[in-house]
Amino acid sequence: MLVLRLPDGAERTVPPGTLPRDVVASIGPRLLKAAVAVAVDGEVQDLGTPLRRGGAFTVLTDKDPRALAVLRHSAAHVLATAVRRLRPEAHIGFGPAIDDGFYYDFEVATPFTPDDLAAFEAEMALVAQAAFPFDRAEVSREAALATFADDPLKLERIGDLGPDEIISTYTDGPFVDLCRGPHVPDTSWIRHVKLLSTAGAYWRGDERRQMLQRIYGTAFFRKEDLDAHLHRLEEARRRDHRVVGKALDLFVLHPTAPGAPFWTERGTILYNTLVEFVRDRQRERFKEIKTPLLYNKALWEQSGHWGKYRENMFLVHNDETGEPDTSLKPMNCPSHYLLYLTKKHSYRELPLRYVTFDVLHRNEVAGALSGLTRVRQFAQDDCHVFLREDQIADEVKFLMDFILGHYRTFGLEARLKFATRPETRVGDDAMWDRAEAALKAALEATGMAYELKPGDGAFYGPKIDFDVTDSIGRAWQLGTIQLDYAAPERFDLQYTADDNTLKRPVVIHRAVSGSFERFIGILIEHFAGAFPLWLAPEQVRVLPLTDDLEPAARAVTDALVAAGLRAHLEVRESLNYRIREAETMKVPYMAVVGKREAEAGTVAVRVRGAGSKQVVLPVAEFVARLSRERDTRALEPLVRD
RNA sequence: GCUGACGUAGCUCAAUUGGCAGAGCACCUGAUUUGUAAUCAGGCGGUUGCGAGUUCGAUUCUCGCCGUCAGCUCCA
Repeated sequence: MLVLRLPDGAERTVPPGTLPRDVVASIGPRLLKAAVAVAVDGEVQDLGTPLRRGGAFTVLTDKDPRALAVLRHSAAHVLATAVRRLRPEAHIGFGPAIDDGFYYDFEVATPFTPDDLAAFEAEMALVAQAAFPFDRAEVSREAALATFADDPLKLERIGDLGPDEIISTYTDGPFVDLCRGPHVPDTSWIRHVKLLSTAGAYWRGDERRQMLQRIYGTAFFRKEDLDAHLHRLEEARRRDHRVVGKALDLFVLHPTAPGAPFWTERGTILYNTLVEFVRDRQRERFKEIKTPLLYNKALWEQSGHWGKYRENMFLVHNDETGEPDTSLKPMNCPSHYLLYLTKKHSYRELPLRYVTFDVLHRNEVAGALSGLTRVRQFAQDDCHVFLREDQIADEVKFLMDFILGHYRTFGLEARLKFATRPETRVGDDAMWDRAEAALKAALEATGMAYELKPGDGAFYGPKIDFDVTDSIGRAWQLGTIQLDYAAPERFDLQYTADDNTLKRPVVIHRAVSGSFERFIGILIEHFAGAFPLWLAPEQVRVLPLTDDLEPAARAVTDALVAAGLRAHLEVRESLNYRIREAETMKVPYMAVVGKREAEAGTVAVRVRGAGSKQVVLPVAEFVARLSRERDTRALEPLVRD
């Protein structure tokens, strides 16, 4: 007999093979109606799968996030049901639930069109209306092979299943799928669905295999949730840095230099402001250096890039031999090692932190390029620390504080991931034990939660990655702290220890913003283009009411500029026109100078996004407040009514 | 790289079945002197991404190239 413990502490004893549906019904008919699936000791199964074991028994209703995944998986089946009705010749691949919805892969002779999607969506509504139950069946391998005799992809999957695995199928109306489940009780649950896009996807993600047609969609229990999700997608499009970057005249991509942004004068101010911010923070305990962009292949052979990373490097061919013998640098590390090697180092210098803002080039495949987030030319706020092994814990703590402080400045929340030793790696276990312990100690000293990623470390050492979540909840990997035991060996890096022997340092690779290009892309979306004052390319637009007030307005502009603020005078067109333009360009402040202000030595300040509420301030007060707002890198305006 | 969609004025978009390529904004000129999100009028602006082909005729149909966008196992 199986013992099921209900959340209220009650227990039910049932024979093995009992259907969860019957247990739920015995608790209450209303609950049965609301039940999507159940969880036994945390394992989700559907209402129609016989119970095999007892344990904590939870009924999942539409409020449980695990139920949403079940719904979406079922929605994928409903999609396949619809596709099979309209395109019977389509072979079915996989159709899982994913983070924001689901997809299903089909093998078809001709790709789907947007019109097809609309037709599939309409057909899905009919399938939902029919309320086909999802019938689970556990079948023999032979039966499964017979059922899917016409679906080669499914046959391949069956072939991969181990001899002891249960093979199950789910049937909804006319459609049978090889599937582990679980599913919602019937197709009538799938009412709030949207098919979003279609694209090619390699069978099992393998570019050597055939390309299938994937349909992405999303599904929710309630219409409001679907609408809210679609609204979020809309919002993300509105904030898209490629759209905003063009509207605010920050950067341009030209077809003749794919993956290499042109920065306009406004974008360059933004870019340089960020670089200066990092440079300021690194003035004290770091050493900024500049190294060449172009290197003989001997360096890349020594670093291992020539063998492992060559496809991603921009190679320069020798005129005489026609062979590549030089490359633009894709990373800074080797050049930092070269500089380190140009003289002897004492243990007293360590930790020695080289930082660089040099330009890097990586030949990303054409299909991977995207706006500022995936480029071929970029600069990192890159740092390589040379240190003694016993300094690792303190150093990692120091670097973590540095990185987290950077994100805090922008109001970005970071999530930490700790990646430990992978299968293939250099160094012995004792070394990895020490390195992982040091990273872990530093992590725990922060008191922040972190996610453990076992086996995800680099081959040369464990690492901490910093994922930043932007204002609409998307995660981006930016910063990293990576221990490296391999490079010092490969480059024979040494320092003289206090006992006058030569010892090998450890290297730490550190990045904070990732690349400035991508970081700016993220900031554009994070702030939706409305940058805080210190970052805004144009900080104040001064608007005289009429032409005769231009001298007075010019004096205000001069006062702002004298305080180092980026202020511009704008005299053309009507006041309304100029205000609209400044709002559209997301200029943080507008300073209107009318007759009253000119006589009183004040300005009428309009704050970006605050509408017509204005604050009248003496010019000196306005300058002082803005200077403070800039110097403190405030995220919110200091001028308010 | 692969699959699909797309590429028209600086920007956002139109253009019946293949028949003289348009609009708004921006820009320029003039008038207007304005109190918080577009004053009015006129003007400039295009070898329709590039190159071939089919056709009397191509933005439209075909092919190649370049670029952009979406996606390319969060495992039946």
